[in-house]
Amino acid sequence: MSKFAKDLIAGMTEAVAYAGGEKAGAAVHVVEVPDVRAIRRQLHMTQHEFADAYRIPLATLKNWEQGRRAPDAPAAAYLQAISRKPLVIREALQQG
Amino acid sequence: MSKFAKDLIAGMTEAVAYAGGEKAGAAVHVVEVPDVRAIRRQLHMTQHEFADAYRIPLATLKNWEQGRRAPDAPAAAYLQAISRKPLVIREALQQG
DNA sequence: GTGCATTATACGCCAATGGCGTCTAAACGC
DNA sequence: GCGTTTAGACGCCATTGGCGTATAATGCAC
Repeated sequence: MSKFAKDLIAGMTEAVAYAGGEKAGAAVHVVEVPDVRAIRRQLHMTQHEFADAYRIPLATLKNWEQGRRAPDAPAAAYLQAISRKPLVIREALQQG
Repeated sequence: MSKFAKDLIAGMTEAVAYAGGEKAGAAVHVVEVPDVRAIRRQLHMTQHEFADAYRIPLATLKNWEQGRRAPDAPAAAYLQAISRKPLVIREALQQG
């Protein structure tokens, strides 16, 4: 079975338990996969510009946008931070 | 040969060329691997707290701090952003 | 001191990812 | 038309992340 399938089952199991009132240990953590392309286009940047600005390898960014690969948890968090505070993060990366 | 070994050799080769005065093309690009533990301790957080706050899997954080794995480029950028703007990024992740 | 929980190190295993390459195809200006 | 830029698609493979277990420290109560 694929990991994705296992995650789905785990998530559903938790959701069912939650709906059933078994709150104990039923932390439903849906890992939001951000829409990388939407974030990038909001900033009016090409893939190349975006990749350079936030130090994401261009090939990796392409894979994410094409759906061939999914950003892992910290990358997803990073992207969410970028979408919310693009300027602050660019500044943080640019200095030293 | 491991990638790490190759990187070491490449970096040393560049450093030697630089020290020898061959500046042309000898852009010494040491991919700054941030000191994850130092960043975390500056914020007075345990591995668990830090991992939860910034959505880094605990096992991954442990591997980084132990030197068994190195954060990839976007993860390194993310960590640098965290070290410079910890509060802003936590807020960006907490909403939605 | 003893016991216990928390925190952290260390390492094995394996699917999934990132990095790199090539090829194709739109979109744009010339 | 033609060339450049941008982006989609896919193969290959070393490296990573995720998960588990075992082992030390550390801290704190009793």
